[in-house]
Amino acid sequence: MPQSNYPGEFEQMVLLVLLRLEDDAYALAVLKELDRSAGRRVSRGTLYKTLDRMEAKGMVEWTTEASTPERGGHPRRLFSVTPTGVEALRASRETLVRLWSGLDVVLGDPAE
Amino acid sequence: MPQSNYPGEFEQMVLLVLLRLEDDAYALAVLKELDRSAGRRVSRGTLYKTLDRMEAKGMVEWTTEASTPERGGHPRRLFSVTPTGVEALRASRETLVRLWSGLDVVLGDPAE
DNA sequence: TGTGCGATGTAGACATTGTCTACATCGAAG
DNA sequence: CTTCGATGTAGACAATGTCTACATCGCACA
Repeated sequence: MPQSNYPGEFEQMVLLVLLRLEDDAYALAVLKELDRSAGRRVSRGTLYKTLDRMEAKGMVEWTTEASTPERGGHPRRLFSVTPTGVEALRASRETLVRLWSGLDVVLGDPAE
Repeated sequence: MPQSNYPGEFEQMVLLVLLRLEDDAYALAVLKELDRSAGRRVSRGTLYKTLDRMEAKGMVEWTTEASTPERGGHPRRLFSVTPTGVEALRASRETLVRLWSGLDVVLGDPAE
């Protein structure tokens, strides 16, 4: 069994953006929000690959849009974070917060 | 030049642990602290590889211990984070803090 | 006085994650 | 028809994460 399942740094950003977008989490919106709030600009291929891999790990899931995909092309996918994904984010944040504690002198105050 | 240099999730932990250990950052101590404060248990080889790669990127540097390496074996290396490394940590923390904001409802309070 | 032990460090291999470019699909506007 | 925009997929390759095996050097002590 493959244990040590820590989401990579980019995977974390994607998970967080998915949570932020709630019902609006389709690929292009994720791409935009990733750029806007994390300054991360990547290609669509990069995002899809990451999303697919996280699905395989049970961190995200999706439904193809049911309502009229009026605007042609492939039916778009609506992503969401699974409980497993949320748990991974929680654990990761907890660890980081603990590691940061006491280092404000050198790292500065994030609320600046 | 390849720019977009984001430290990976494990690299970040290592950098943070190095900062926490200050003058005591030699490999075995890092390994112990990584386990103790981040629950991360890895082999020595893993740590060295990571450290070497980060050195190549200018995030860490080291000096071989000058004072009597009384306890035999190879002279041990004393690691430290460079300003570049500190800056990377700062940027990373800033992004995460921003992405987490507003998500306490789903992620819970880290100060629990 | 040689043998094992502990604290170090190095090398090579391989799995996972990060990232891009090229290509394919399908309505609507020309 | 042809083009365009919004989508998604596939394949390749670079960067990161991780291990095991091996090498070095004092010291304890049989």
